[in-house]
Amino acid sequence: MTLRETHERLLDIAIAEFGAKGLEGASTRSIAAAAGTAMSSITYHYGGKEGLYLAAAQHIAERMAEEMGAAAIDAGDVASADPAQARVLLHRIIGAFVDRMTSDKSEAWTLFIIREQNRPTEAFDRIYGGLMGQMMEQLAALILRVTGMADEHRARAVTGTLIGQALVLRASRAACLRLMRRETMDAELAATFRAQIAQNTDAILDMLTAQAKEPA
Amino acid sequence: MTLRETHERLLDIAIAEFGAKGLEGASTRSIAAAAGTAMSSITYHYGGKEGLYLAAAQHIAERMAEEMGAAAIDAGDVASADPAQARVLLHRIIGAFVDRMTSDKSEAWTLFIIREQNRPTEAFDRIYGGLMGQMMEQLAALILRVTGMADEHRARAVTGTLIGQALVLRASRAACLRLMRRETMDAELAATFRAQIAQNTDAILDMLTAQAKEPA
DNA sequence: GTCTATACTACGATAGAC
DNA sequence: GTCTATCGTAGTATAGAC
Repeated sequence: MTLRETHERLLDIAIAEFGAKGLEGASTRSIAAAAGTAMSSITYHYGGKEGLYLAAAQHIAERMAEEMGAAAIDAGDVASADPAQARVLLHRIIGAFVDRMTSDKSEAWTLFIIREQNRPTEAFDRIYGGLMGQMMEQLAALILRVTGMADEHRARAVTGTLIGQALVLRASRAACLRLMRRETMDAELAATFRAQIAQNTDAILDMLTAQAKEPA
Repeated sequence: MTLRETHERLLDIAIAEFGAKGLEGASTRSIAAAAGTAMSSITYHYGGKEGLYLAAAQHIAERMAEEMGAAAIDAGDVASADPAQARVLLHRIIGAFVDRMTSDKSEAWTLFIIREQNRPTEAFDRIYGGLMGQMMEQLAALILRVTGMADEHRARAVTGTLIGQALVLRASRAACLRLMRRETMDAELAATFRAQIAQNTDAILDMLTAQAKEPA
């Protein structure tokens, strides 16, 4: 195993452990053991538990940029898109996010991030400062483009609610599964939710578009 | 302090601690200290750490029933409601849930529950088996009533997405606040989200109603 | 750079005083 | 029923061998 692979493994395990038990709850001993290295190497490379925690946050931000970068859009494209094009771009971002929330791989990341959302530390800055913040800003800009509405503050509120439709699939997964009378989030169920969220999104965008034209 | 008050305090603190650090991460010592009692009393009354954890889940279910019981609706009312009445009832449930998600008090509960959603234990059964499951079932039934649609499975999927719009305000609060360029979830911001979610909900219900009529 | 050995603190559980 | 005392285990950090 190369040095780089060891560090990747260490960070992946750290994300899972910190996500499940929090900064205080997780143990560097078990993280190191699971990664097949000595605990003291964490002290050496990351300066201790907190350093590893921040490195884990950084790792999430970087991997998020790699994996969802394809759905991210040039700022220039957003600014120059007509309403129909903007709607396509918006659906692409939302769709990619739904895929992430229904994927099994998202569990560790999401727990880590949700914990930081409720009690943000420096780690949240590293995550939000990456792709997450950019994508939310882009969504808000796209909503303005699609609907022709002028109220930017409201477009941002809508952005939050759109994201929530997908987030619930991860943050409240067990309740969603019971509601759907399923045991697991299989591909079929994920497709059901993805289609429904796309439909809901269009309904909301149409409503906002109609409202924006009304006073004119 | 009465015995009952001590136990209430102990459970409230336990919920916060378990929510923040998980079952393994939390410490009975600090929970007992914060509640002003000896650690061994947890062993005596709850049989140990796990017993306290389950009692905390039970406590959440009971308090949830007390606080949101006013928004819960008689099953008979749901079954006999016409579309307009059903829409009013649906907005009442969603509105109460938004209020809960924007409230500061919801933080401890929500963290506890979200953790259980990702790795459900017996504790999740106690919570979902209470008001949470009932309310989700009622929402699904109301959606069928409002829209006249026949596909129950789809109505359940819509239920999940509707809940997500509000859940995001708690599960992803820090990101929502940054997106809205605010520091705290004050009453004004909460009202903004509540109004927007109500509007989105109507847009989705209208879209589903139109679709249900289309093939006829 | 990575490991072992060790110092020190905190954990959960239990036994026994009151 | 509530407390103190104590046991065994596991935590982080550090020093030093290699």
